[in-house]
Amino acid sequence: MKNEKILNVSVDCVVFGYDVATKSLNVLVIKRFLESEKEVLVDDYVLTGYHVYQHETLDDTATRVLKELTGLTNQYKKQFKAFGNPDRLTNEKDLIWIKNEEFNTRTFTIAYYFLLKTDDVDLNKNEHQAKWFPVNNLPELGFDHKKIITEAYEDLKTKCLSEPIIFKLLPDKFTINDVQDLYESILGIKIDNRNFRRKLINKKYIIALDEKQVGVSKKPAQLYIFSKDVYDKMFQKNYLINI
Amino acid sequence: MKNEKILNVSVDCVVFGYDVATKSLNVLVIKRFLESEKEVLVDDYVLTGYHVYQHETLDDTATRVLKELTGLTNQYKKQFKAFGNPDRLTNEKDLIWIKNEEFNTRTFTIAYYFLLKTDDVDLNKNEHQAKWFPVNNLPELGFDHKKIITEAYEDLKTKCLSEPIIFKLLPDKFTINDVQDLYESILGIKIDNRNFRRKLINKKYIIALDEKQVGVSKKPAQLYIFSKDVYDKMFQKNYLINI
DNA sequence: CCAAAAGTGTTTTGGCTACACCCATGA
DNA sequence: TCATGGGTGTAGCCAAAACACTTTTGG
Repeated sequence: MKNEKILNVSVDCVVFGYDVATKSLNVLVIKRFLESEKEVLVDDYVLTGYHVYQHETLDDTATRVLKELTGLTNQYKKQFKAFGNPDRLTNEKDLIWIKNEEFNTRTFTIAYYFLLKTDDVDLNKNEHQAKWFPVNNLPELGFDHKKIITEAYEDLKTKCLSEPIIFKLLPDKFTINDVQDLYESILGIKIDNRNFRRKLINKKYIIALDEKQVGVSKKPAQLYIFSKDVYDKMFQKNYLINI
Repeated sequence: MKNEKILNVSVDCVVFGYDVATKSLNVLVIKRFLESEKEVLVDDYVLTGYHVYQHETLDDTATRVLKELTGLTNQYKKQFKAFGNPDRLTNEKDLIWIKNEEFNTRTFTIAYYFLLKTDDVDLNKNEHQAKWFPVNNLPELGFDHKKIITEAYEDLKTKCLSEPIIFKLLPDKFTINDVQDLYESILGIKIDNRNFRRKLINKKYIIALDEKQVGVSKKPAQLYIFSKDVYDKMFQKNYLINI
């Protein structure tokens, strides 16, 4: 009774991970596979999600789903939109799939996205056949999950311009070029290295360490950390009207 | 069957209206009143909202709710957040109220806000005892509706800085000072009139009419319109990283 | 010594800020 | 003619943009 599922309300999670080595912003999805005796009925990918339990907050559902998928807790998360149109689970494969699951075709989903490091997730421990795909090269996705990912990505693009959430995708110690590469990946733009570098180094909350990269085959770069404390202290809303 | 309600999912609408005369950003709420033979049990205000119908999109639910309340259609609307924590309808008055209504205490609500002109709404035609309150001086509100309004307002404050949604709150023909007053109301700040005026007048999509205010008791001001066409044509995303 | 990526300065430009007085109008 | 709100100009400052070469390192 305590863990009774609410059958028509779920939380779906768009898990963004950044791979510093390949400079790729990825999304974590799981396999959806079903076959009959004669043929493969469903073979694609979906976001992870789960029904909300009767006595659980929406945030807690999202946290639970992420933990179940990756083992991770305390990652950055944001509820960004609810999806609940009557036709959202009604293409052919979705209907076949739903027959085998206990949920309503009219299911509402509250969508969250998470930001973390691709490397923090050990896919081998996972039962879901989870897999990373570059956000710009997604596989065939079930339900309306392509749309959900697209909207999450749009929100991320906007939000990373005005809040320092980008550092959630990077290791604690990073180089200035790591940050630039990540912005370029997310936004799909080229940034001038000299201007970007100057801009970042001048921020008091981007702190140079007494440390350089190790194990790189070329000139090792200066490492920096982001200080949330300093950021929070000096943060003040600016009301620049930019219409 | 067609119009079967989904009992645990609703849409709530935060209706923002701006009153040019009083320079007040208002929220439209309806009376919630219940009495027993001996006493008043519930006497406060709530947002308008309604269950989602089985065959209806979320956007359509919001549109329907607004129309039912104000008679208006085609107003700017935005889905901004879902609320569904288990305790959101569980204070004493809410429980009394719910007994008389057919909905679940674990109800999820997808919250929208609308932007329109206070003057466009004729409250006399309304059966709900609807009333405008300044967003900074709200009455006692039932359920978690205070929180919903606060979050809608925060979203509006952010969004009006980067998109020309402010004009949805103004009459088609407005003065520069109207726009300034509105920004000052929404953001709670003072703006330099000369700088603001110059900035607006230089925008190609703020078009001066061959027309001035009439019926004002002082020097009549120049009227302008906002051209969405021009705005859309010249709009280009700028990727200014401002962290 | 070579390949590769790290790191560095200057100039121009445009937008934001600060600031105080005159003007046009209707009553 | 007066009270009220409408409307106007300039100078300083700062942040962004444009732009190409030198340095450091490991192999």
